Amino acid sequence: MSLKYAILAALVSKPRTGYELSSKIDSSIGFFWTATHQQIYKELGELSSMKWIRSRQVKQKERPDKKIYRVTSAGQNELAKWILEPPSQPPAKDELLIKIFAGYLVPTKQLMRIFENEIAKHTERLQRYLAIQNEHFANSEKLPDTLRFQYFTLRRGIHFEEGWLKWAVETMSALSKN
Amino acid sequence: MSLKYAILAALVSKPRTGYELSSKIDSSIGFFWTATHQQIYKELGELSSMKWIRSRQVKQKERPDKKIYRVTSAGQNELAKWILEPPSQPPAKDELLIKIFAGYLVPTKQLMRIFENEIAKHTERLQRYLAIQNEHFANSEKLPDTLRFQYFTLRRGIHFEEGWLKWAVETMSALSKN
DNA sequence: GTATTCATGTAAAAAGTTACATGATTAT
DNA sequence: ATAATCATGTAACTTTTTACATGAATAC
Repeated sequence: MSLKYAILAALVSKPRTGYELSSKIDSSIGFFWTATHQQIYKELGELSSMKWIRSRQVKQKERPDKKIYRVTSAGQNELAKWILEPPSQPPAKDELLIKIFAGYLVPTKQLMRIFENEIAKHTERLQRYLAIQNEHFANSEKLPDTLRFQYFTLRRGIHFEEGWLKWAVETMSALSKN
Repeated sequence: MSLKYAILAALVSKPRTGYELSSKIDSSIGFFWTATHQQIYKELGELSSMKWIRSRQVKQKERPDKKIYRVTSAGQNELAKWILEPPSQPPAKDELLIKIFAGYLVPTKQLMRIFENEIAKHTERLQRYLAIQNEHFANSEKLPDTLRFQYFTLRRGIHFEEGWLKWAVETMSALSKN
């Protein structure tokens, strides 16, 4: 249900194609909602028939035609209404924690190996977020509104990764003490 | 797919009924995987027919009969094997971040109100985790193995909530400056 | 020449949520 | 009296994932 609103939120600041929404799932909206391209095209179809978004076909000579979607005023109203409804808490889904919870069933060394792998991934992600911060939000005072609010979500990502890594270091050190 | 393993991980340390798994979803496994009781009963049925778990019917006079499930050695092997496979990263699903991302569409005061509500929830959750830490993990040195690994996951929860709250305070202060 | 990027979809299967269903006991 | 707890399920629906499908252009 929220995917609709995630798409609206992404489109309201900048009209895009389904392809752009799917591929930039790693940067903007992808940080708080993930979806495959199949799901996105489907939702775009539904949002269109609800008249919450509208598309403009763009012919290209060297590339397949594309449809650029933008939010209608009805769609923007619906989004604003939804924003003020109390958010439902995100469902906890964390494979790694299941693995750690029952981690006494496997040799500690091997468990530490998968842990090290995760640390590498999270470190990389944190670096990526910090790079975005430096590039686009160097002077975080007086940004245009859309960027100001995007920055808050980026900060969430940075806090999350820093907290994750702190926990990982703590846990690794406990694991290494046999 | 992971629900199967979450259930195995919960049952391996202590045999339980479906009802207990569903209701204690708030404490042990519920921290890293949530599911409704319908889903849990369904998975218990599948795990049984796969012979990864086995149940013992217990007749009660004052209560409905119950089935206590425990993990078979085949199930334990499968769980151990799965633990050592590289974990897939958790899908990002965070309604609140969508709302903040497009938060410039609504009056800041009203956005801050839902934010305050979330802060209250997270504060409460952190208190709960800290209480568990004090009650059950006061001397975190030399714990039995099952508890030692459970403690790591609790620590994750504590780190998460602390990081979340730090971010929330930062964001609220930015929002209040106009 | 092989892989990746651009560009959009359909179809089937799996996972998860919501609604419906029952029924006794205990706490307020 | 009413709500909550114990105890287990079926059925329908929605959401998400995986597989299948096409086709040109560009980068390595």
